Amino acid sequence: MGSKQSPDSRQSHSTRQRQAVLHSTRSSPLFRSTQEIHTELRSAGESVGLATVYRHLQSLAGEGVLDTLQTKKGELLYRCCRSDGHHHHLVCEHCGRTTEIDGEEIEAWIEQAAIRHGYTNVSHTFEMFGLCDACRRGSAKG
Amino acid sequence: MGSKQSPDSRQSHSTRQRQAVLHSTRSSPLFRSTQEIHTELRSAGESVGLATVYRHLQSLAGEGVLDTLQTKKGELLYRCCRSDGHHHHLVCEHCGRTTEIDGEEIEAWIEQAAIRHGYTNVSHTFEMFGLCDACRRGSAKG
DNA sequence: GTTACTGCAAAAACTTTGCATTATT
DNA sequence: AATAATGCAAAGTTTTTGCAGTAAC
Repeated sequence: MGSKQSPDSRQSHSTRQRQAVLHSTRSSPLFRSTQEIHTELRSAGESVGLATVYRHLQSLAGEGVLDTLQTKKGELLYRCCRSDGHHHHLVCEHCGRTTEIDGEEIEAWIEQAAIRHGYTNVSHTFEMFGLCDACRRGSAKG
Repeated sequence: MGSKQSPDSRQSHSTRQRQAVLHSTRSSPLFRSTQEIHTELRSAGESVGLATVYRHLQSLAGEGVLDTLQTKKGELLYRCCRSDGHHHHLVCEHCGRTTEIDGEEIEAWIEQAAIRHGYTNVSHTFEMFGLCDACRRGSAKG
């Protein structure tokens, strides 16, 4: 179970653009959209095409080099992977800071629930959003 | 905690179009996209504009009348609510059938995890995808 | 009669694709 | 030199918006 086929990762040459994209994701602890990363690269003086950024982010995510996160509105965001195993994110909606959460308990729960309902080959999406401690203190609430 | 402000739900008049949209979501056990629902309505002879379907689905979801589900690729799907409380979905990727899962355990786990990391006002996204029993039997696997 | 909804079509936002050019191995 | 990546711009998708007309209360 769970044998991952090698994703179709073209884009394996080590080009300046690929390095730039990778470096950009490593330079920020936040998950960011393709467009944001592209803008950042341009601002930093890197000349990279938007399509190229799209291609590399997809490729890198497919290879497991980057983590992806889907916002509630459906945007796909990218960030460098911090850990190997399967994990989830606790994202501060105010500052964007992310805490990785080991999902063992949840995985077990999911497995149970799936079996109980006769499902197999189960995958899932799971993200948590909230207000981190620092932001709670900083931003007074009405 | 968790006091929901009333969403800005305009579209409160009971019009033929609103009824049609609502009826359509009730006529199918599956989560469907706005475009799919619009197409279905048109096929059924209902004259409804696409923008109107978008507006009503958003409105109804905001009011809690419809459930939403986000696919892995970011599409937002709608279906009539089956239960009041907070719950999650186990979606068959083959036939689209959905099983609602009470999320009490998971809610508790999330609460714990959030507190442990100093987060407050936590919300989450969580969906499970798999192959249901019927489809597993039906579709032979390589 | 007033207010809100509808539909169209235009616009907006985002992502993918074709192809000639350029860089990498 | 051969092969793959790049960049641009065009095309493809999906969702939102403006506004005149229409329906609901």
